[in-house]
Amino acid sequence: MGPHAPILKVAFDTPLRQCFDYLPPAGGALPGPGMRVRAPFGRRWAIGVVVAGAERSELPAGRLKRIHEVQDAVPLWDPVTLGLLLWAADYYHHPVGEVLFAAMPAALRDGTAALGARLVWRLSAAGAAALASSPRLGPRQRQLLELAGAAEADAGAIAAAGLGATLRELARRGWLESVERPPLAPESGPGAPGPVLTADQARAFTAIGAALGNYGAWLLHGVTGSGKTEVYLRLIERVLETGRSALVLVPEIALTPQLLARFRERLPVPIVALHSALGDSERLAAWRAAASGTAPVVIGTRSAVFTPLPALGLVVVDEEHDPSFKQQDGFRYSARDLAIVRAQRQDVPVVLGSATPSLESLANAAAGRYQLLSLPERTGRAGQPRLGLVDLRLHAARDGLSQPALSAIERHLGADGQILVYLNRRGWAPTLFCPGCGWVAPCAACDARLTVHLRQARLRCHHCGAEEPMPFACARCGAELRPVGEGTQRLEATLGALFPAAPLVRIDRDAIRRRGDIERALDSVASGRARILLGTQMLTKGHDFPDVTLVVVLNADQGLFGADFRASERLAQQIIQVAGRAGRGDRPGEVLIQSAYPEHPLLQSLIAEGYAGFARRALEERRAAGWPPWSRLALLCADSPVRAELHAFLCAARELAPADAAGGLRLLGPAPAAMERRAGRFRARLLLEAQGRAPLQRLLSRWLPGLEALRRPRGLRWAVDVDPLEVD
DNA sequence: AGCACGCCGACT
DNA sequence: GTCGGCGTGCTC
Repeated sequence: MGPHAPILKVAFDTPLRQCFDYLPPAGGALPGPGMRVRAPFGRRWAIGVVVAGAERSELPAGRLKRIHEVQDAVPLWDPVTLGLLLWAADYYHHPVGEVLFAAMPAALRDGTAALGARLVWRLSAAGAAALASSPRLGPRQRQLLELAGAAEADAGAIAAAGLGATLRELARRGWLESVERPPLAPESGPGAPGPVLTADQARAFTAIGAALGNYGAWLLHGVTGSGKTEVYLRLIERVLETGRSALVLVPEIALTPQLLARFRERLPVPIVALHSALGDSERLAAWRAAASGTAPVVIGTRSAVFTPLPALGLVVVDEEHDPSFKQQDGFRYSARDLAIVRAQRQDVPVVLGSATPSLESLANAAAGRYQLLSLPERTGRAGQPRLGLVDLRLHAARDGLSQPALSAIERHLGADGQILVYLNRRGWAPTLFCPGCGWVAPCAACDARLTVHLRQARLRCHHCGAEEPMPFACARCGAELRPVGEGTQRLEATLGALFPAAPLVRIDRDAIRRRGDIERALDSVASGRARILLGTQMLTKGHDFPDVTLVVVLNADQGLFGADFRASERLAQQIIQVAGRAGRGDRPGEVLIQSAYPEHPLLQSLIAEGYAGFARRALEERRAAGWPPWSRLALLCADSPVRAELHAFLCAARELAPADAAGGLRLLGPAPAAMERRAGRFRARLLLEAQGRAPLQRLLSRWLPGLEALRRPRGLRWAVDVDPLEVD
């Protein structure tokens, strides 16, 4: 931007795919790109972000308004990160204002936050009186009042103690008052030395370490337990020594206190963790620490890819195959893909790590775009777990468990091993069924069945969250209703009855609801109190269970015949990930996969050739079918309460698409989504397929302005999903 | 998204 | 007589 640019392009938090031209503020310095400004916008005042300056505007001078004030002395993002955000808005065809506002801490969106400050709460006079006169106080209210009375209580600490709701109530009553204090510097760890690297770890570390300072993408394919984290830690140490910072992205559930503790112990610098459980003020403090360089290591989930970091020297994406890196609504970006773009723009290396790399990344490695590094051995004494299939046609399952599985559980319990049972289905049973007339309890708002939660005597829809009391007799014929199929709750009861001497811990979204639950559960496993662990995918993400010697995978068949082209990749990743939990200590592990289709090629290749073999076959299948990574996709997703309007809209959208056969462009649909109705809305999509990025991008750029202008029936919403994870 | 303008039904 | 339903149009 020129120093005297008379026009500033400003983005606002609206779904409009454009910037707005403004005159600079009357006095003071010209705001630069990435700074927030307050300006008149329509009939209101709004906070915007300066995106660029310009010499002139297309608009007549009379229509230009003037920026009223500048909110920031320095830009919110460093130039590379701001450039990444603008690139992402363009690539994902999402309104730039929404992108920028989604990428800043919520506390900065209204423009009022005092940037350097930290909010603390203390007892007010009214609060002290209330505490002394002791009216009817709940235990939490008393706890918080005493906490704030003893010393100023940090807003983050209050939230961490699970007292956030109590705080809001007491603040409302005026018993607690807030004060601003300067931010605390995040604590530094001691910088403990790490273990001696294995030969493979050393090779990976040396290769990437020698290339620090320039862009390069590395795919670190390391089996579970091979010590990928140690490689990351060594590289980060090296980067820190050169005065640069590191950004580590992890899947949503993997950012556990254990992982954080390990980073904090090893790295002698302040580390900031960014995850969904942070409150607004905690997040702001973390952001400031990262942006100011106070904390040169940021470890966070998806949205952390937009954290400003001065002198970024390394980007790591752990478990790069994990679907949680793709945001599924609103601004539908892939944090993994943006991490690569960020590393390119910053000219630093990016390391993608996984025991089960995505097929895209494997294809990129095969094409020479990424360099492949393998860690094929586990660091401990345990070898690879032995995978075995149980044919459910030969061995009838009782309550989901076949006889061979039961025998194996008994055997391993007898040998003092721990057991992990994996069932990717919450609740007691997925169906409530009437044996009299065949009725099945449906969700009123979705094309789905209600799941039985027997303990609570409720029926719940896992798609829209609807809940109702569980009926015991059929409303149509009066017969007694029966829960059919297995969920983790029922399996918990079954295993408890079959192995009464083996304490059991269940890990799923219903059992793990509050802060601290997961730590308690993992601790009971680590200490050996729990003998059987039972759970959903939550189990497969990043936790180590060194004493688990047997893993049983129930219901693997769900993913075998999935509608989506990525279903088999997902299933293979889940099986290998959960299998990787077995035998990480000294003892080798055994994995039993129950299936009614043991001859299925996916299962056969996984067992015979491991993940790499499966991946080779799966990539060949994708090539034959023309799916990614051999083509590029985008979806136009729409939903509406009225099915006919939805269809009409998508047909009109299709008509509007510029005819362009170049680049192998194809437009498919409209087609209803696999679950056509969800939460009371009908869902359908158009699928765009192309041979490469460029033609797809060209088409979207020419198409979307027309779509914007299209008349949109009330209640109909649409969105573009570039590089969708699911197309069903 | 907000926010205002504008034109038709059941109520203080 | 008006409060309020949501259709439509605009935001530099």
